[in-house]
Amino acid sequence: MANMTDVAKLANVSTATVSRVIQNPEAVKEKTRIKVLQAIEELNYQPNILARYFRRTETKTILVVVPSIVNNVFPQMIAGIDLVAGQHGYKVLLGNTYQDPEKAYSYIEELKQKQVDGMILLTTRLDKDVITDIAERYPVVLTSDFIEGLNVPTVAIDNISSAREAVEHLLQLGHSRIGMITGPLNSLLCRDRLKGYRQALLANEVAIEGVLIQEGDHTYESGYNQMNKFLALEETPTAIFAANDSMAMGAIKAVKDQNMKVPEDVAVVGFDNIQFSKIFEPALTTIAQPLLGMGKRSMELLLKQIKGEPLTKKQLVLDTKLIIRDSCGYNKQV
Amino acid sequence: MANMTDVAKLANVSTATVSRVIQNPEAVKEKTRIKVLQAIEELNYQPNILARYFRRTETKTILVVVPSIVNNVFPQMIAGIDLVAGQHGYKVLLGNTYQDPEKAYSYIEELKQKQVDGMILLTTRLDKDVITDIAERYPVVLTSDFIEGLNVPTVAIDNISSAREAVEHLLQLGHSRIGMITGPLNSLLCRDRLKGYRQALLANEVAIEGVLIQEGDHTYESGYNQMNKFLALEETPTAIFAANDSMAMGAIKAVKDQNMKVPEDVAVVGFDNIQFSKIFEPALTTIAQPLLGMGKRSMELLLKQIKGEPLTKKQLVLDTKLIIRDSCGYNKQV
DNA sequence: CAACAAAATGTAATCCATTACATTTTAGCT
DNA sequence: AGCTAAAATGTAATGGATTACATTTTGTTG
Repeated sequence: MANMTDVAKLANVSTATVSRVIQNPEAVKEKTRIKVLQAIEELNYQPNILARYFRRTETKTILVVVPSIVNNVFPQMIAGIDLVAGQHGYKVLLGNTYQDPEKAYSYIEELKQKQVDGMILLTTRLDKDVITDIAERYPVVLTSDFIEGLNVPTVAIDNISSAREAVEHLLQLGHSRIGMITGPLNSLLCRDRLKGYRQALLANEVAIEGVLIQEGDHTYESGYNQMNKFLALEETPTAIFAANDSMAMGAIKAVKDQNMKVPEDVAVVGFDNIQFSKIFEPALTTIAQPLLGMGKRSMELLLKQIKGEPLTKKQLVLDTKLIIRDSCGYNKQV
Repeated sequence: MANMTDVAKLANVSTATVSRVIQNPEAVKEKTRIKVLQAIEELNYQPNILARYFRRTETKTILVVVPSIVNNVFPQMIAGIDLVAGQHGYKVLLGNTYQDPEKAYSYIEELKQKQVDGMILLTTRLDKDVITDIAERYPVVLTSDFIEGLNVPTVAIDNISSAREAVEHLLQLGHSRIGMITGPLNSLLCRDRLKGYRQALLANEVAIEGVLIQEGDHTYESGYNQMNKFLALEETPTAIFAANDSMAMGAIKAVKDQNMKVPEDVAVVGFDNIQFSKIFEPALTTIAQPLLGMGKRSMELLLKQIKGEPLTKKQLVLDTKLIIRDSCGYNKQV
């Protein structure tokens, strides 16, 4: 394989000129440029990218750390990231953590070792101090999952107000006994959705009952199980807010299995607007996150950091949207 | 940042020895090794991975080329790839093509430029000759999508016999008027599934009618639309084989919208066993592909090539499994 | 045409780990 | 002790693009 020196010799110029033709063609006189280009053509020369990376200490690669790629929301965010990354000549390295913090830390090493130019965290089971430290020294963006009181560049939605909107929708439909199936409460994101639920009830002077709050783990099965707990209550809730769509579907399934109907007997609102939520029957009323957009914004924020541009806004909060379908009976009431 | 020379000086050895301590510790006397390790510790030395990559012309990175990451099957395959890759110290670069062959070709460049050590293609809208050529010169694995008569390392399922099994299941349940909704027929994979459908009918002496074969595009909507065509026929089919689960769901929806029932009025079998196929109502009878396993095998096959080991088996065909659920009435008939 | 600024090009150091080959040390044995 | 083979370590070249700085060429203007 020909190298730059070979090209330089053939074109009768210095390697510096060859390099310039490649990196910054305007800096070279047209006559010379053509000469060099011909030599490149003739030798079928391709720059050694690895040498360039080494010399530049830059890899044009960013790392996306994600708990699991087999998931309904992450692939869409990754698609958004990839889209913007590609437009700017960056490649995307996949960092699956399999929920293991150790794994996540190992990815941070890659960042420290400059194997990647930046990192987007789509999750955070990481120590607060570690993240703060890393984010100060390297380009990092936190997406979706917030960490309280952290001054790290972040792209997220307002989980509190989104959840509040979902619950208020149920309240407006006349429900007052509303159960919630939360996600794992060790995550701030899930606590926020719970907080939104509480705020909605408080604002409407509806009492909050502990028995109407059950913690799930984001799976369909947990939705099913928690719903069964609700249905076993003496006074069952007439509406449910599930912290994600999978649990909402599980909950609906539980209702159906009791020969009851959704939305007639129990109304259900989900969260995420996963692809299947509109196919599911009844089609799910849910909160849509701008997943693709979050991915895009994250990458844009990361690029700014990589380029050393000042960040005017470190924390980006994107709008969500309540998608009204059939699972809470809105269409029938109107 | 300290480099290897600094460590060598501090430990009073040569850089060669430091390098050996890192790469091949057994080759260094214990006393020396400890000395070097202490120096590394003291200087907080981290090897410059980029320099290593450059020197070794190897990046410990592989590329997965995929038409879209927002999809029901690819993420699982990628997870399998990632799993094995991680176990062997390899990283996974994501190559989303957005269905654009141009994009795919650009990823091949990365392989040629040695930016990655190998490539797994989860799709192939690529020229046959190009793939053959590339596969001869670099480590490449084709997964899922076959190309006819190609001697490239491949991991796949037997789409023909799997489809045949699905259709035979319907035949055994007493159906003889069976429609098929295919995927895009410019893909061999989809033609194979159609071929399996034909074989099953022929083997059971059921006439093949052109009007009972409709081409969809893998989407839920196309399943819905093609099913409506079937339902508009004078003699409607009593069973449908859809080439993937999304179309199967769309087809079922169309049946329901006509106030008919699945499986009572029309039985439906899908293909893929996506996550939602068991949540969907009726739960989908479908062919399960070992997606994770295919990913794993692909990576293993790629690793062998990277290591230069001889490939005893170039073409791997993994078993599929018919998952019987509720959409074709098997459970009721028995 | 001289003089000078600007544009173009060249020189050579640099990034840093790896490794073929050379040299030294160690260990085992007579 | 002396010898040899094996083990351990060292020397120095290598990979190839980039770029600060130096030098040459070109173009402009009085």
